[in-house]
Amino acid sequence: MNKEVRVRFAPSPTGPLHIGGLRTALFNYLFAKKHGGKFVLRIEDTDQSRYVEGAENYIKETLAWSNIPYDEGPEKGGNYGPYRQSERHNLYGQYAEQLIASGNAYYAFDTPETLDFYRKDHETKGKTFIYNWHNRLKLKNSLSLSPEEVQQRMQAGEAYVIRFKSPQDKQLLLKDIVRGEITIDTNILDDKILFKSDGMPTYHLANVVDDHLMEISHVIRGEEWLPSLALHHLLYEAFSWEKPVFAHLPLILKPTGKGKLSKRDGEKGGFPVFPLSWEDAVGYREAGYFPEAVVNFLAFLGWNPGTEQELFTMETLVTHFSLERVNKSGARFDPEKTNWYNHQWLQQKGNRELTQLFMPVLEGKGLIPSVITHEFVEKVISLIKERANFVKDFWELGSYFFVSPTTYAEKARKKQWKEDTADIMQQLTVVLQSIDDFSSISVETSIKNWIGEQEFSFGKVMPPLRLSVVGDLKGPHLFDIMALIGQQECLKRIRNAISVL
RNA sequence: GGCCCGUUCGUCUAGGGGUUAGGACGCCAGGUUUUCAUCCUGGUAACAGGGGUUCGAUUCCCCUACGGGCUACCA
Repeated sequence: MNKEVRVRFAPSPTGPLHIGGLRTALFNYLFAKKHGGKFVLRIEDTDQSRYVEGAENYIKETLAWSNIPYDEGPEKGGNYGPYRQSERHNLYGQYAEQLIASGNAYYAFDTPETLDFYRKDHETKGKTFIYNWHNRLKLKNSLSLSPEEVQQRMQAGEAYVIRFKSPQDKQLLLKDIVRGEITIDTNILDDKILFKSDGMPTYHLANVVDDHLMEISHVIRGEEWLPSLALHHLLYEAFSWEKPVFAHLPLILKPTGKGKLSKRDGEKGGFPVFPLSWEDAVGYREAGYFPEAVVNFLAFLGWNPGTEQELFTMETLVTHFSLERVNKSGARFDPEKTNWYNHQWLQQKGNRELTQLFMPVLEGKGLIPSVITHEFVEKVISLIKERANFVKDFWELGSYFFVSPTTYAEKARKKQWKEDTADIMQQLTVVLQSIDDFSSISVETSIKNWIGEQEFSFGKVMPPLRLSVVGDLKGPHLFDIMALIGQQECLKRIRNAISVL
C-alpha cells in the first residue's frame, strides 16, 4: 500500500525568499499535486537571533502571488500543527534526551571560544578540526567526564549542548532521487550539535523530528543540504524511524561569474532576484512579471519535460512534472529568458484583463479614466500588445494614442521632412477633412487614391504623415492608428507638425 | 585545505555505444510590414582534456582540469 505523499516547504524567516527558494516550493507543490498529496508550509524559526520581522509574511505572500497554495501551515492549520518551530520548541527536548538514553548523543560543555581556538589552531597547521570519535574523549562532554562531574556542571547551571555521536568506520549508502547513490565515510562526519545551549534545537534535529511527526514522505530541498544528508540519515536510524525519500535540487547560479545567485547579482544586472519587492530590491511582481511567467521559467530551471513544449500553466506543470527529470547540475540564471517568458504569457492574456492592468499606469501619467474609456484602451492594446513584454511597455509603445506628440524624432525629421513636405501635408488635410467614414480601411483607400491621383510616391507622403501623427517612424499600421484617434485629432496633429517642422 | 556533487552550443537543455548531436533564449541574415517592433524562414554555435573498455565512444570506467556546495551553539 502506498503511503500518502506529503511534502513540505520549510523556509527560515531570515529575510526575503529568493527565486531559488520559490523554485523549491514550486517543485514540492508540483510533486504533491501530481501524486494527489499534501503540500505543507513549515516555518523554521529556531534561530531567534536571525529572525527578521515580516519575513514569514513575505513567504506567505509570495506563495499566494505565485498561486502555490499550501494545504497545511501556520494560520491555515492542519492535523500536524503547530507549523512554526518556535511554537513546537517544547517538543524537541525529549527527542534529544531519547538519543542520549540510547547512546546516540551526549552532553558537551565546550565553550564556543575553546572550539573556536581549536579550529583556528588546526587551520594554521593546514588541518581541519572535526569534533568526533577521534577526539571527543579529549573534550569536555558526558563521554569524557565522570557522571558526577556532568551532574555537577549541569546543576551549577553551566551551559551545555547536545551532540550527536556519529559512528566510527562506517560506510553509508545514501539514496537521492536526482543524484542516485552516494557513499559517505562516517569518519569525516562531525558530532553535530542537535540541541543548543539556548534550549532550542538546531535545524538538523528539528527538521528530522518534524518531518517524522508530520509524516513527510518526500524531502525535496536545495543541494546545499546534500552534505547533511548523512547526518539526517543517521538520525532516522538512531530513532528507528522510517526515512523519507530525498531529492536534492540543483542550485541556481549567477548569470556570469562564480557562485550561486545572490541579491548583488540583481543589483548589478538590473533584474529581480526576489519574487516580491523587499526594501530597496525590486521584485518580479513589481517589475511587471506575471506570476504564470515566473512559475514557468522557474520550473525550467533544473527541470524539463523531455518534449519541446516550453509554455506550461501550473496545471500542465502538475501533470508533466517528475523528480526523475530534474537534472543534477546547477543552472546559470538567464534574465533574458525571463523576459521572453513574460512576452509569451502576455500574449496569452485577454485584452480586457490587460486593460485593467494598464489603467493604473495611464492614471499615473495623469490621464483621467473618465476621459479615456476602457473600450478605447482595449483597442490600443490590441494594436500594440504583440510587441510588448510587459504591461508597462504599453505606454512606451503607444503613448501617442493618448497624447499628441510634442516632439518629433530628429533623425526621422531630417530624413523625411523635405522642402515640399509641408505643402503636401497641407493638401492632405483637405483630403482627410472630406472623409465621412473615418475607419481604417476607408482612410487608407482615400489616401491611397489621392496619392495615386497626385502621382506622389508613397515615400513622400507616408513617412511624414506617420511622423506627424506618431512623432516618430514607428508603431503599428498607420491607418489603424488614425482611425482610432479620430479625424479631428489627426488633423490637429498634422497641422501642428506643419507649423513646428 | 578537507569532504561531497557536477561538466552537451554564450545561456537553459534534449539525447544516448554507430545521430547530419535536436529544441529554446540571445545573436546574425533574409522575408513580411512602404515605418519600428512583432512574426516567419534561415544561419552561427556544444559533447572540458587525457587514458582505458569496445569493431566503434559524446554516451560506460578511471584520472586530471574546471565549476558548485558544505565545512557554525545559521538555516
